[in-house]
Amino acid sequence: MASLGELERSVMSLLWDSAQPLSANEVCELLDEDLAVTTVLTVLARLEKKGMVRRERASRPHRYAAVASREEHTVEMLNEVLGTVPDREVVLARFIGSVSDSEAAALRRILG
Amino acid sequence: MASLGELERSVMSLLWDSAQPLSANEVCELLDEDLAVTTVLTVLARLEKKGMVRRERASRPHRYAAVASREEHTVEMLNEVLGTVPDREVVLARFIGSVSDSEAAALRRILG
DNA sequence: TGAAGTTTCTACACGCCGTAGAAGTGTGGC
DNA sequence: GCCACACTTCTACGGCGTGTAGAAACTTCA
Repeated sequence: MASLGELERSVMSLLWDSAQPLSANEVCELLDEDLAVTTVLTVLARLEKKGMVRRERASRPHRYAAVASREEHTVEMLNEVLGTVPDREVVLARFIGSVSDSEAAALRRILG
Repeated sequence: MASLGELERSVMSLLWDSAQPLSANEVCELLDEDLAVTTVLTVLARLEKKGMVRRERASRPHRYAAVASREEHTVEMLNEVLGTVPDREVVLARFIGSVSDSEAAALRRILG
């Protein structure tokens, strides 16, 4: 459900990296891709509709912020992928088997 | 890159569950959705083009099989998701924190 | 060789995404 | 209060992916 296009992803990335909510203009400049501001506004509106972005309508210009952190969102994506299979554990087992040694060590540490 | 539509996913699911390669007709019947066989053939051709399905052209009717197992494919998807983020570990940490106790136990067991 | 089964080719509709102009609306300065 | 300017909304278009399938071509077996 929360699959993003290329530009949408770029915009989310900026919002995730920003400590503050951003205006459409700021996003536009940060993108550094010579896009019309209306393009950015359209994308932001679509992201809002998808529930990924919250818009502060009080201030003018409106300011936009990510609803969930990058990590939260990514974990959601992982769970979405895992939701497509009948048995999560068997996939996780194989995934664990595919990660690097250092990552495996990190996972052991996290799991306590 | 390997994102699938609804019908494509259903077809893959059948191929994954089948011990044998299947013909378009067999897939069609197993789908139980009253689709034209040409529809199924189109989908199978697209899946082949995406590299998800191997077609045995020798036999007639052609037979189709999944290239990767469901688990392999899903792990690929997981890695794709993790590839969208600057730091995999931080996401994995959060993911681990979100799984059930029994799943965490299973992960510990797998990690040895 | 013809009928039945199979595959290929072509096509259409629909929804998503990148893209942005035109038109509408709010705001600060005069 | 009014105007220019900044900002937002509305509308739209083209391309691509996907579900869908008919028409035509091809294969095989009787």
